[in-house]
Order: sequence, then C-alpha cells, then structure tokens
Amino acid sequence: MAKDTKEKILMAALEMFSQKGYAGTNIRELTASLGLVKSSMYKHFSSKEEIWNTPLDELIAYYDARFGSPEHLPPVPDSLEGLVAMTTRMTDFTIRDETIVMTRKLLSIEQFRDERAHDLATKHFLMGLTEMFTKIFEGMMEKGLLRSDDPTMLAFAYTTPISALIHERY
Amino acid sequence: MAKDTKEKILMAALEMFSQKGYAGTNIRELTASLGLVKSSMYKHFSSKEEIWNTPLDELIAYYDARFGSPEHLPPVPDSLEGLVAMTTRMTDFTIRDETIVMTRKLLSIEQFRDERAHDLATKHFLMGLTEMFTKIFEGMMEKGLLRSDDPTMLAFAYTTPISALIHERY
DNA sequence: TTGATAAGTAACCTTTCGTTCACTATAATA
DNA sequence: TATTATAGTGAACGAAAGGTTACTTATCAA
Repeated sequence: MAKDTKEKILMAALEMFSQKGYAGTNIRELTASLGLVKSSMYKHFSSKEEIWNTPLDELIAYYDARFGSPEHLPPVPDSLEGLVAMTTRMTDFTIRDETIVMTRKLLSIEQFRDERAHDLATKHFLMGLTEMFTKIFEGMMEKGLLRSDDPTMLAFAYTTPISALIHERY
Repeated sequence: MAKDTKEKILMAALEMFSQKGYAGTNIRELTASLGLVKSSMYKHFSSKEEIWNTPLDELIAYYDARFGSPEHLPPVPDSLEGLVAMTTRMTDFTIRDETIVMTRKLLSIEQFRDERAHDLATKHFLMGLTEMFTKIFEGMMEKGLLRSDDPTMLAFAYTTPISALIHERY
C-alpha cells in the first residue's frame, strides 16, 4: 500500500470531484476513503490544487490525442447497419467506462469555474463526437452509402440526441 | 434598502451559486456584494441552506407550472416558417434571459449533489423542450403540416441539437 | 411622540479547512 | 547490517467558514 498510493489518491479525487465538485471535496474525507490520514496526502501532492490539476492535465492530453489526431478514428462502416452497430458500441462504452462517466460529471460541475475545464467540456461534450462522426459520414458519402450532404450538420444532428440522453442519465 | 433586501440576497445567491456552486459560495462575499455584512443575512434567512432551498423551490414550482400544464403551450404554428420563427424566438429568449441562463448553470453544477436539482435538471434540459415540441408537432401533424410520425421522436431529434448548442455556450 | 418591531452591525464562537512540522515506521540500498 | 530515502502519523497552526449574540439604528403604527 505504498507505491500506488499516489494513483489511488488521484482515482479517489476524480470520483469525489465528480460528485461534490472541487470546493465540496475535502482532503480529510478523501484520504479517509483510502484508510489514510489527511497529512499523508502531502507526501504525494503539494496542495489540493495539484490534485485538481494533475488529472485535468491528463484528461486534456488524452482528449487531444483522442480527438486531435486522425489515427484514432474508428473505421468507416460499410453499411448503415454497421454504422448503427458502431454507434451502439461507442455509446455503450461511454456509459460503462467509469472514468468517462466521472469525467463527464466533473466537467459539468466545474466548467463555469475553471476555464480549462470549460474548454475540455466543449471538446468532450460537443466537438469530440461531432468531429469523429463528421469524418465517418464523409467516408460513407464517398463510398456512396449516404447521400452527399454536409457531413458536419449530419453528424451534429445524429450525435446530439445521443449526447443528450447520455449526459442526462449518466 | 430594507424591504427588498431579501429579494436581492436571493438574486445574488442565484448568480453566485450558478458560477461557484453551493460549496464554493460563502456568505461573507455574497452579502458584501450587496453592501451588507454577513450577519445581516441571518435577519432574512436562517441558514445558507435556506438560501439554497428557497430559489430551488421557486424554480421547481415554476417549471411544474410552465411545463406541467397545457395552458402555457405556445400556439401551434400554421406553417414550417412559423415553426422556425417560433423556435428562433424561444431559443433567443432562453439565451438572453439571465435567470434562465443562471438556472441552467446552477443545475449543471449541482445536479450530482442535490437530488431535487437533478430532477429539475432533467425537466429543464431534456423533458421540457421535448414535451413542448411533442405537443406542437402533434398539432402540426393534425393540421397536415407535417407527415404523420411519432411526434416525440421528432421533437427529440429537433430539439436536442439546439439544446446542445445552448447548453454549451450559455 | 412613543413604543414596538424589523433591519443592520460588530464582535465573538465553533467548526472545519488546507497546510506544516516533528517524529516514527517501513523499504530500499550500500 | 548500517544507512538513507520514502511513506505515514499525530498534533498543531492560521485562515476561513457558518452561525450566534448583544447592541444600535431605522421604520411605522397607535
């Protein structure tokens, strides 16, 4: 219970931040959930703010890599059934992955206080899915699987209902 | 500056809650923004929690009245142009009305901590618009202005892109 | 004008927060 | 084994939080 304590603190912090927000989270409770005492935290982090910034930096880096580079794009489906299947799979993952769910909640809470959280929320909620499906629909239009149209508008109309449901329930 | 102090406190609280959240708001700062001192607040409210609950009660009552009864429904438009115009008007109002904007932010922040806020957020963000446009599309289908279909699905597909844009930017 | 009620203030209380520090136990290294 | 860096603890600190109290000032009806 020594080497991975830092990781455990970050995990517990993400969970607590995503439920109570930054201001609503206190270090006593956070460390107690790991069977530690509050002063132990300062062996791993210099301040509460560092615990906030560390996972946020990671999340920003993750989303830049995930949605900023084309190599992480899923393959263009070769049928409408394939599109639906891929969408279902992605939605399922988005709902079930605990870290993603917590990230979504965290950004909802903190987007109006922390500018970097706001930027990330915009990418996470709005642009990420839209950009991804824009590329997918472009590919499908080239293949003749979809009638040629503005792929961004189509992607937006296609993904926002899904996002709304996910955002509201998970 | 005596009689309406209570109202002013509530307004300032809504504004502060919508930016910093409940835990991030402190009474000293809140009352100072009105030129008062924190102890003055306790002449009007018994606790910080009461300042939280009072506007929340009002908001819940408002949304119950607004979306719970049919007499507040806008008239069914008699053309597609009328539909677009009405949608634009509603969106514009939703973006410009300060109280609505603050309510939206407040619910984003507090929905995972306060169960009543979560219920209200669901109504506010998701169900409210969908139910309203469901009725509108029902009426337009009866008039023959829209092809008969499931009006709820159509309303959902129609409103969620708008909601996504509003939610992200305002 | 007077008397009572409401509104506002300053000082203080208690609790909790984030943080520091001296110290102990543990683990790794030489 | 001896040494040293790392991880964890308990006590304490100052600041800030929510809340109370005794007191003053304003308001307004009788």
